[in-house]
Amino acid sequence: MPTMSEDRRVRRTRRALHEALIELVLEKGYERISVREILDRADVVRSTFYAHYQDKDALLFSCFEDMLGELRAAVSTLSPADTARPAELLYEHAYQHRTVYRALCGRQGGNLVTQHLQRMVGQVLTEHLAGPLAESGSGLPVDLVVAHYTETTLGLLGWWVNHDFCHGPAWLAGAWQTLALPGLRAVLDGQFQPNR
Amino acid sequence: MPTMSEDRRVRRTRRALHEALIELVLEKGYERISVREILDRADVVRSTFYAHYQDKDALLFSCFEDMLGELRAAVSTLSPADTARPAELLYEHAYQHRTVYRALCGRQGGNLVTQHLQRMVGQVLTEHLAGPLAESGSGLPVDLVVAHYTETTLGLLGWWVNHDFCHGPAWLAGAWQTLALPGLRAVLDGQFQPNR
DNA sequence: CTGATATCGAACAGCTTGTTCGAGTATGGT
DNA sequence: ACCATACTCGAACAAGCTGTTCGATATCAG
Repeated sequence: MPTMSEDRRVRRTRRALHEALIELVLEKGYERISVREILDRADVVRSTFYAHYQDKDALLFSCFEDMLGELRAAVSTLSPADTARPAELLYEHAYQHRTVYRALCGRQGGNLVTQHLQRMVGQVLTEHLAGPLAESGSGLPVDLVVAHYTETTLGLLGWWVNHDFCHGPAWLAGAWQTLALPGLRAVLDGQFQPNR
Repeated sequence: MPTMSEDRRVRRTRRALHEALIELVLEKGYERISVREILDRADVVRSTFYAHYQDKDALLFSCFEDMLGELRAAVSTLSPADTARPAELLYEHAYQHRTVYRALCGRQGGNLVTQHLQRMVGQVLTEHLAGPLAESGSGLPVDLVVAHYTETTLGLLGWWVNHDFCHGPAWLAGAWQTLALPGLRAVLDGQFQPNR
């Protein structure tokens, strides 16, 4: 009765589906994939698929939920003081899981992943930035700054992914510090003056 | 034989389809709309639709092609010197066409529009930035900087749209100058030093 | 070995997308 | 005012996809 160990078959099925999905995303883009194609490639039958996932989307999410947990844990242990560290962590994480990120965050990845990542990163960052931002007395709303931070960070990530991870994570972090950090510094120092 | 004036009927059809599409995007998001719904709402028949447009996507593009031309013309007359002006122009343009931008660039807008806008803005900006950037001697690739510029600018636009255009275009341009401009200044002054 | 459980395979209804074609009708040019 | 043109309509079509159901079959954990 206790500690039910997981059936080998379901693991096999999950693996096959995940791999098939990632392959197909790289080949033709997420939006243009049909469930039938995934099933054919993974050698899994319709009914089995719908016993596990509600959707094509559900499969996509489950596809990087594991990794996401990893990243989430790493970021949540950071001190709110270091503004640049979350971005660095993200880039290192992406570099370690290149294959998946290539499919999910690349040109072919579709809206869903971007939005998902953005929500998640945004959530974590809100805590980091809310305090310092309130003190700074800048007129900018917190969520605007957070949105800007995440979009900037994920934007550079997207470029990197689409250029096949040339240059290593440290280089990208350097670019981030040049392009993105100054703006954040400016707003955290309260240098914003509304024109109206 | 010369100067064939356009049939009223096709204009009526186009208008109806455009309006129906925008309404539906605002209600349920572009991805979840079916052609049938658009046709029902616009009181247009299947065969007529496919006589005009190849796709749901084609309709979407045609939906803001007119406005896009306007913007493109305005931006292309700018002097490459002023880094901040293109963003300002974009925000003013968006403010004038709030309804359409709300549908196209908002949460509900779908990938296509974002990518389209990004390509277009990116194309224009490449010319503006290529020269100054080459002189600056920064190690950063032009297309990375351009991508960053467009994503930043469109990102703020997205936030604005999703917050129902609170604050007027000048305010948003101010936020842009605080958040986005410093990074661009930094890279144009050659302050990037690759860590590896 | 045995009972529990996951997969298979096939069939199903309901919805899509694009295409075709002829018959009716509004339109613009003269 | 008229007529040829060009557009819309309506209906029907094939082909594809999604999500569900169910009994038979196989594989698994203990």
